[in-house]
Amino acid sequence: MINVLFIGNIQSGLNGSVTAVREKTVNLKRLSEHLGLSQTTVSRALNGFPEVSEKTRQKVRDAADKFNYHPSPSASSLATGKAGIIGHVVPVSEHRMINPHFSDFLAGASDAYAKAGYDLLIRAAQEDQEADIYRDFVSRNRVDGVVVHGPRVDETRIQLLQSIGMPFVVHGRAGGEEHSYSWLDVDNRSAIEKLTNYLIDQGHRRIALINGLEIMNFAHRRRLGYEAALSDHGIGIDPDLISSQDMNEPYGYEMTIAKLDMSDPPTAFIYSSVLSAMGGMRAANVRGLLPGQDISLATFDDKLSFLQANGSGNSAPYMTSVSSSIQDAGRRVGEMLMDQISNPGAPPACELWKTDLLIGKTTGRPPTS
Amino acid sequence: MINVLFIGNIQSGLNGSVTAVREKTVNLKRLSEHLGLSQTTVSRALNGFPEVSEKTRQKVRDAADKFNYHPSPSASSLATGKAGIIGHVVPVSEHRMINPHFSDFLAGASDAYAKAGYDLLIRAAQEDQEADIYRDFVSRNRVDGVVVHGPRVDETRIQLLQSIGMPFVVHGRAGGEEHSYSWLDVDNRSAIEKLTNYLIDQGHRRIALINGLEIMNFAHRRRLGYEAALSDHGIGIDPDLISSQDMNEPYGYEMTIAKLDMSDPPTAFIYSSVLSAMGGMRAANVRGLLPGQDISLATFDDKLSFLQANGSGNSAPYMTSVSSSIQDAGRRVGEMLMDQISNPGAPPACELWKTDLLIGKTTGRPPTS
DNA sequence: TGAATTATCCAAAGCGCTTTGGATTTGAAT
DNA sequence: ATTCAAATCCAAAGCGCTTTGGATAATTCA
Repeated sequence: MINVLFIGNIQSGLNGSVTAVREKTVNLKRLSEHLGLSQTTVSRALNGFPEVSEKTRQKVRDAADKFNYHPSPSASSLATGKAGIIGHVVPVSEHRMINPHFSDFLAGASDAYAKAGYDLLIRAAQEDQEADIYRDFVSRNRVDGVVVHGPRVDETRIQLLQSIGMPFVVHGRAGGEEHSYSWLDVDNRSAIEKLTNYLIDQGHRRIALINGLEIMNFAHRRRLGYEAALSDHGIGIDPDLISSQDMNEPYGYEMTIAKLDMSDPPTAFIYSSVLSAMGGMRAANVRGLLPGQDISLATFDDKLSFLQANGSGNSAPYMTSVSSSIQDAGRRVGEMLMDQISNPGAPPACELWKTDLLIGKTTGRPPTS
Repeated sequence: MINVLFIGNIQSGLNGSVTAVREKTVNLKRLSEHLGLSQTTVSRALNGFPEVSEKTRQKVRDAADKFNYHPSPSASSLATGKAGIIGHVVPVSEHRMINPHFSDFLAGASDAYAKAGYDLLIRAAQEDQEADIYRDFVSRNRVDGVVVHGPRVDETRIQLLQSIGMPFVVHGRAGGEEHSYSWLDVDNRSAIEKLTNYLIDQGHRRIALINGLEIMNFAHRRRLGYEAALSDHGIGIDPDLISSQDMNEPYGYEMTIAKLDMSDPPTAFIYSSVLSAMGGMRAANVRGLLPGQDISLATFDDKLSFLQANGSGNSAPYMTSVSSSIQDAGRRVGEMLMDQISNPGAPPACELWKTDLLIGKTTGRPPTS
């Protein structure tokens, strides 16, 4: 593999070691000169245009391979207006977005991007800068599209992106005009409703909901599902049984402990994430309560990969849960975005994913007091 | 905020909705025309060159703000050869690199990049493509530097990057020529040695090590620390007490169960990650063993953010551990890379971080049989 | 006051690619 | 043998920025 045609002097660094090799990397011009063809023809040969004969194309390809030629992204981006990059803007606020959910999503999405020849770009930003960043992205086309993470109940990014004409797919969705943009969401409402109904069927009447931040659309919908199930069974809603915060282990622990300390404690808990559910398990353990027997714990499960065994993917389904793989969601969102970019005229695509209810060992009938 | 000077026709999409607004975004040329200055002067004013008077500079800045002008990354990248991007190449192999450790690292690194005006780029790749990707990165300068993740015992990327002259910082380190490149590592060996010594001091003689994959350099070093502590106390090394695999919850669970089933089971367990340690806790729980009493569990703790409480950062130090924040490591690695890029002549920087030993509630003296 | 600086600003040449609008050659059709 | 269309290929014009090498105007110095 040769990737230089001419090698300049080797320069010595301060400490005497070789620090830089001035390489004249092979570019279109040099390659075409070497082939005795015009840049036009070489470019077209490489990009599969029909104007060039198969024989020439093959010769060009061989030479490109031999010299390990790859077109410069900045140059082709400048010429075509396409960046070959998908942007993810993540807030660096206290509400950490870069967490295990996010990384699993990325794992899926980056896979889809790689297949289509795109790179993934992450820009950390203060929350109030987000709009400017999107404007920046589009006006200088640093990226060809973006993924909107964690839509709020009161969401503004979607309108902005629509107005500046930046292709995007929302992971989740906002309220309102749901068919004016592309999104992929799990049916959060019915998922939690299903789970709540199951617990009610088991005989529970005091069910706690350890929810995510309810300014987030998904958490809001889960709350609605929870309330719907309770109402359907004529069970009143006790605000003291509900809490809403960033989902992590200590939060799950603290909330569970706090609710267990109530004078009329819940017999069952629903967690919005396995992260907080793990805290719940710890709390039960500390209190000497056996899940499934003394207390019922259920969770929304994003099938986070670090909880799955390697290879076979046989997870550890020991908790009762409604589940949907966030990694699969990431992959699909990535594909949808690729589609949208390569096919700008197409109408928005929307997917609502159902969840699987899985009965594990951590729920059961409430203890007969 | 205005970011167009001329607005073209509004075009209707297939479904009748507005799909694209043809915007003539304001570029250097237009901005300089508007100001009655040359592109040279405007560019220099914006980039802080001394050749332009303060008065002019201010006028230019005001206009740039007014029209929300940002230079095109591809154009300036083409002109300067700088991309303003840091690359992270992650393998998409069975050994998942995109996991909670990685995302915490990213959270720190992206912060450092953002402060310096850099973006973060992730490229998913087959393991055998990595070399080509680096070559591609450097020859087309898609990125200005890269972070090498998860160095192996038998590491090849470092040499490659050195030979092609791409700035990089290794998170971890390889064996051999340690002072020829920049790295940041925690002292894995002494960390696990410390932890093992503590358990031995508590009276344990059969200590299991649930390690990461030992083709990874960090896991190899941890193994060495474990063996050193045992040897120092005249304790033989039982290969059956050691296992080495990707770190996740089910793995920690399975290994713990398996070792507890031995005829001469260990009285203490050391986990290479809280991920597998959580599996260990579950296993103890399932077996009815109370950590700290019936069994001792200790872990290497990367201080993963989803295990930390929000705000105050008061984690849940219930497990005995040696710890070092991987997020801080990411931030520091990011800073080191920024330094290296802005100061190419500087000698390599190396940092070896010590870990904190934290005595939690999950260890104690071995049960007197 | 005239000469030598110094401070400001500019025209134009790239950076490496894509793409428009021809030019030339080839092959088939008459 | 001509004619015409198809197949091949190319020169040159951008894309939007930085930067070199001057030019011009404003200051300073003797």
